[in-house]
Amino acid sequence: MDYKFKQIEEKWSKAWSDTEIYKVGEDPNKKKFYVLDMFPYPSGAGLHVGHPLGYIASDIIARYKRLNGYNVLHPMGYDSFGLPAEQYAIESGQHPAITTKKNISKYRKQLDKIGFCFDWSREIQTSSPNYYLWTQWIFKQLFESYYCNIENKALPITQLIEKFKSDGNKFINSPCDKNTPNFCSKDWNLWSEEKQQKILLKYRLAYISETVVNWCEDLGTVLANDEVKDGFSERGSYPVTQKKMKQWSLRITAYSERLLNDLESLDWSESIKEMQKNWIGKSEGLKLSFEIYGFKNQKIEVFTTRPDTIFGVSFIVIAPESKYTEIVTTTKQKNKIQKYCASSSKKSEKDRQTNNKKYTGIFSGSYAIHPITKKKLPIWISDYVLGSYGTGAIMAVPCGDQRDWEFAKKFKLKIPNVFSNVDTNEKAYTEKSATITDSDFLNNLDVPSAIKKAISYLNNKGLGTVQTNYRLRDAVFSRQRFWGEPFPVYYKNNIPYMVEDKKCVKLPKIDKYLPTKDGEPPLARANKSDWNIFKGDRMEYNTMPGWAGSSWYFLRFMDPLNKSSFVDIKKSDYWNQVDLYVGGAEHAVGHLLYSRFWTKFLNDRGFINFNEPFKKLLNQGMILGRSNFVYRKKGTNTFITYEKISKFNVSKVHVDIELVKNDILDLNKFKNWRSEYRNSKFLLNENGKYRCGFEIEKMSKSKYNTQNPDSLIEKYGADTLRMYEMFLGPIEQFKPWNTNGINGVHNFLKKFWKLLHHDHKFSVNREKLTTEEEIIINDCIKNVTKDIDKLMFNTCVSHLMTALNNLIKLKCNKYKVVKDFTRLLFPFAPFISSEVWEMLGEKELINDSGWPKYKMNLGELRPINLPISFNGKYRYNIDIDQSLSIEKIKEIVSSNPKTIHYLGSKKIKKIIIVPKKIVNIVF
RNA sequence: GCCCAGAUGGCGGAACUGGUAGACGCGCUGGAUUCAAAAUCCAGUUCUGGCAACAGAGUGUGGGUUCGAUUCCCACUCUGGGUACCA
Repeated sequence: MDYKFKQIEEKWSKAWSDTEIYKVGEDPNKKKFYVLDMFPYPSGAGLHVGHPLGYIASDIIARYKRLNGYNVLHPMGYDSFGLPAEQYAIESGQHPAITTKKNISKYRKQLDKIGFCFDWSREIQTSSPNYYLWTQWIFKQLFESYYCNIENKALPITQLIEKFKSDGNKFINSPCDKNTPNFCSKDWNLWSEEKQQKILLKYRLAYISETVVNWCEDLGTVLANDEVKDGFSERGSYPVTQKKMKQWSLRITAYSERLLNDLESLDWSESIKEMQKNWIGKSEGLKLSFEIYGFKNQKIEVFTTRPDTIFGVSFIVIAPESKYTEIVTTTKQKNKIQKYCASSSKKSEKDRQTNNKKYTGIFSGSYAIHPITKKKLPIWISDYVLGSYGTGAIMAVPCGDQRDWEFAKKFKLKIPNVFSNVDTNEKAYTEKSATITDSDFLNNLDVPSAIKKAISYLNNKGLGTVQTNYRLRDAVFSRQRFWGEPFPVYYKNNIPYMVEDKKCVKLPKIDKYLPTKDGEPPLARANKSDWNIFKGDRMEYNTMPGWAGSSWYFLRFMDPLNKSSFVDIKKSDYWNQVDLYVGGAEHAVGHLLYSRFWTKFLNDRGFINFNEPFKKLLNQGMILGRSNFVYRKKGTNTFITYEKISKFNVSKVHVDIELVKNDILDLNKFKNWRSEYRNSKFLLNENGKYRCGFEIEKMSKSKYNTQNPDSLIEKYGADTLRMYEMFLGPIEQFKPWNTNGINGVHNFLKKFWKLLHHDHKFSVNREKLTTEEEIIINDCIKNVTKDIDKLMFNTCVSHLMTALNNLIKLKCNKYKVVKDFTRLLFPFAPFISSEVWEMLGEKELINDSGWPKYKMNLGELRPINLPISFNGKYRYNIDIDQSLSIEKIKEIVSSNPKTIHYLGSKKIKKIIIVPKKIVNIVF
């Protein structure tokens, strides 16, 4: 009988769904285990082969833990708000909800085929009002909270109001907007409701601030960084500028220190923790004030971590967008400066930091005064300084900072050297091991002592204050889009208020999914009657960002149908933290940091009883795809073939790999792909073809390089796909997709099936095991168990293969062996294992049949093979008894004729024996 | 630019805490079976030289530590991810 995977897989899929075998509930008698995948965004392209990689890994763990007696929560859902659906809606006019629904059902079908043990009764969709009602609710809690630095937690805003009433804000130690005034209780109590609200907004964890966005005038909309290529929009190639806009922000910076410290308690890879640490970017330093020459009361504040180099300052640089720019601009320089600021507003932050070989800048016309030497320092404006970090101004120390050095060289500014015995003529000295010189009271000190001394000196003189700075910025929480969570917010006299009670503000109907003519977000198109809730003068037009729904979904899975609360605290107490969270390393910072922030916040306010969401993290490496590119001549609709791009100024645009064969573009398909390409022109190569460029990069719908698993399942079955994806390599490693080896895994399953069949009938042998057979299965149990615990799924598959090969050699189909082997195989290939289990005649479900146990010492007394090396080079090996003493081994080895041969005329200096490992003869 | 990874045969990868580099699988070569093919089975397969025994080289590059380095240290190269509005 052949291995008919299709029949088997259909049979068990049906059985599992009919019996709801994966449905779980709280069970106080069992240990719980919560294993979660990062839920997918349901794109139109469907599931690609990269998605299941993580899902298969988590599925193996879920099944393994259940076999070990745990009550396992393993849910799945969809992160279903997002740009692609909206983009499709703009093009087709179809409501994103319809597209999303279609895509989800496609995903579901694909997921079901792979045989995952998800509890689908817990499915959630972030775009469903039943879900985003609670996303809105959490936002409201953030709005209704402030952060107290004394209690070091978020508290209800009502407590702050009480304090304002009695003492004003004199004793308040809370993060707030920079422009918050000082006031007393009298002020507060006299203020109008409006004025009070304005002040409160400066303290709330959700507040309104002015931030910079990518503005595309021609499209009349804000673009994601992803949609901007070299200063032009990816769609249509229109110019993009930076524009300030009022937006909701979340005060994540209040949590900087806790987000940093609590990393220690997490079982995450050091590299991910390192990335988060660097993202938070804590630095301790000094805030210094520089007076502006000729202005009595105007000062420029800078932040520096190197006050030891204070005597090396030769100029000041401010960011073009900084608040100082206006002050220091002199009439003479005004025109030039405005031009410069306009040109740098076209650059993205990344460009400003990347193109640092081409420093640009302009002299402001003003000077600052050195706080100690009282020397005049020219003030320059340059976009290598960012307005968003620190104070938006720096003291430039060209001898100690490479960027300042490059800038000084380019604009012929002085480079005073404050380091002894170091040459700073060729480059800056950025290490910290020199001695300070030419620096008055800091002379002859090493860097750390000089830093200390400089701090205390400047602090005592009132010239600077010690400050801890974080690179982390507050999170912008508004998007000028349609397909996202609407805010539960309305405006009265331009002051935002929350919609009360637990009602959901639903997305209103609108005629088009585009911004309005005045550049307002799409929701501004809705009439009053289009909103299910309308209050005040108008509703909020922005929607929430993609990460809103994903920042708390792991909590909703615990209690997905709850109508009175986002999650019942008894349930969140039971399921608690996610024990294992599996997902792509590309989320290393964004999603994981935001989730940690929301968890801490909800914990502060007493809604849950833990303050970190994910105990252990497994970052699966991405499956990489091969992307194709076309090259558009900048600002035109002409595409240049790959061979000729060096002659033009082009921007690189992803093209769907479906439209390309062997890197040659199908021009007709391309023209029909998107409306904007309909009238494209092409510059072809000598053969009259358009050749695309290619790159290996992450597999993603936005890169149009996805490959889907359906045809593989059709051809080989889900068990094979599951095992193959695991067999590809270590789960954390990045790997390009290719299907070359898949029949090896398929063969393995066929061989297993064949071993259990004789003359087309299932048969197993009931005899007792020989020692050899016992060792084979024992080793297999031992190796698979160890590696599954280490999440090394690829070697698990190898161990199963090795064991099977050995069993086939012995023609061993004995019941005891088959029973254990089947259970070992089950997490990896659940379909075939369930079928074999049934054929073995077992009564209980394989899912709960327990995990086989291995014997520790079996085979320990076998003779072992000991390699003998000479000066570290392996030459030959001997079989010896494991119980032999070191002395005895020495004797055997030195008298071996091969040893004498390899030594020749030389004498042994030393023999190193590592028991059970190696012998090294040094001569 | 900055932060984080990775690099081992023709290919995917293995090698526990520094101890026989190449497990397992693909591919390839030869053979068995077959009218033939598919499927299956057996043997071989890092490279160079050699009929072979064997010898030499070899884990991105260049150095270092060590009796011994894919593994530890230093300096580079290339590839990938993130870089705050893709998710």
